[in-house]
Amino acid sequence: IEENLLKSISNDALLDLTQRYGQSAFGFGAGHGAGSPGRYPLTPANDFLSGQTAKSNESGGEHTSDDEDGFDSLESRKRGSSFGEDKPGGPLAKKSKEQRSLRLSINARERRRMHDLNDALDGLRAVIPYAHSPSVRKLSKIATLLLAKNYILMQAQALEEMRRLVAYLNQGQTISSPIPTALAPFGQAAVYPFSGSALATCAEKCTTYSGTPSTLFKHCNDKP
DNA sequence: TAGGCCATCTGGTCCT
DNA sequence: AGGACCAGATGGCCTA
Repeated sequence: IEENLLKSISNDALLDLTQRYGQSAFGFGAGHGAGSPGRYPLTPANDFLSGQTAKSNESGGEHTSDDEDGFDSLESRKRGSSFGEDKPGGPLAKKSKEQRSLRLSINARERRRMHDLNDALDGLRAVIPYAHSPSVRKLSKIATLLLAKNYILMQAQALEEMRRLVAYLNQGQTISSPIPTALAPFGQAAVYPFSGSALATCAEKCTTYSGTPSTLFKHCNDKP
């Protein structure tokens, strides 16, 4: 797990989640661009999953019944619940045929709505970084939402730091002032390797930070 | 077996 | 009026 993200998770929640999802469950791996380890410190969202059960299970089978009528409800048939649409003595038994029909239509709509909601959650799971693997349990709904929130906060923070960095580089090489206070806590040497050298060119800095040409650094007009 | 998570049903409320 | 949304209730499945 990325150390930074680990630190952003409360100890209890982390213990719980790592037990359930494995050590790689929250690795912000390649492709997610959250920055290199150590560069981006803890997200402000230190409350990630704290105070929440954040348990995962999602072990239930897929309920795929989209049937218009409620009688084909897989769930209903499986459990034969007391609701028992259209069961003798059930809530619908003493209603008129029209009322029953209406109720079943409403039930079907509600089912569709919930399925849409679950599809959206699946879409969310697909884009947030955790170990996607058949051997790893799917994130629970609450864990999905909380992780997504934390991920967004981390991305926002990374973007903000990148903006500060670009602004800093834009100020030129003559700067002798201390590094921006917002970045100071992260360690001057690690974040600003050129801070002690006015000789470093902008291009040098850009190469160091970007590796490859990037639109983030296209401001640089220095010639090597 | 208890607890967590889930799908579904249901009635109420709000919106168009 | 009909549909969307919501929250409570209920019971099934799974895991520790």
